[in-house]
Amino acid sequence: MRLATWNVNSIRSRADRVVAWLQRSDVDVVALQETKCRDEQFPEDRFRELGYEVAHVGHSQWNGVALLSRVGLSDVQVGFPGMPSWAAKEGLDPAPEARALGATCGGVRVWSLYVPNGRQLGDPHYDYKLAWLEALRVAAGGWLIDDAEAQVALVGDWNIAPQDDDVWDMSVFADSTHVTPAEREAFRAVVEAGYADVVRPHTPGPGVYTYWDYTQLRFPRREGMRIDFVLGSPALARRVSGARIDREERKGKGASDHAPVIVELA
DNA sequence: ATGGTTGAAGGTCAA
Repeated sequence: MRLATWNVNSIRSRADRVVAWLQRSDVDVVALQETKCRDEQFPEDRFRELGYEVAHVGHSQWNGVALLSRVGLSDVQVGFPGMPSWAAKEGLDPAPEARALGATCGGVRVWSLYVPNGRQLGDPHYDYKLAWLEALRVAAGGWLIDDAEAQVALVGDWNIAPQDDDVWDMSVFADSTHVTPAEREAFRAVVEAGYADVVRPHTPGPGVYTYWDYTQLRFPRREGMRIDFVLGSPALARRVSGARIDREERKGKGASDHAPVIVELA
């Protein structure tokens, strides 16, 4: 089984490219992030035509996560238990954001995750990011306490560069999010809860990234960040026979700023 | 020039 994750940065502007990518990549399951549309706007027919079942959650032009699967798609769950909401204003009902979608695909519990960006240090969104990650650790850790042999994949855009090697130049990130000790600790806590980065052993660095900013000629200059991850439970990690980052897909006109990440399961 | 690009409910915000 071939499993992928990809922050597409708008599914409507990228649909042709995603279709073409699916046709040449032969993936069974793909988790998408930043679909940037409401459910009724999601071009699901494009993917059903290719044999994929589709689940999506999106409330607005922001966020939005989806799962496409041609090996079954059942028990769809919007958000994980305890997922924090973004409270736009104190006293108002907090708005649940479209950042997590779970489903069972080919026997694997797959979660498409779009971790909050955090914006700037000191911004309320930074605290929200840390709280969101801690809640994810509690929920996902609990799944393995319930069943140590569960096959779980936590995949998506984590908006964290866990190691210095995961950005092209640490000096550029002084006073920036994505690399702070607190964010790295939050990521490490998920790993310690039993979820391993199953891609890195197959794509060693340095200089290996999944995201390149559109500005500053970051991609041709090879100035990127490794922020998209497939974290696997022990039972899932044992099945991983290979992984790659599809850097080719970042090339050319109309590319997302993120590359797809693909894992091969035996 | 404190910039650069992209996408969306765009005439601004988020990434």
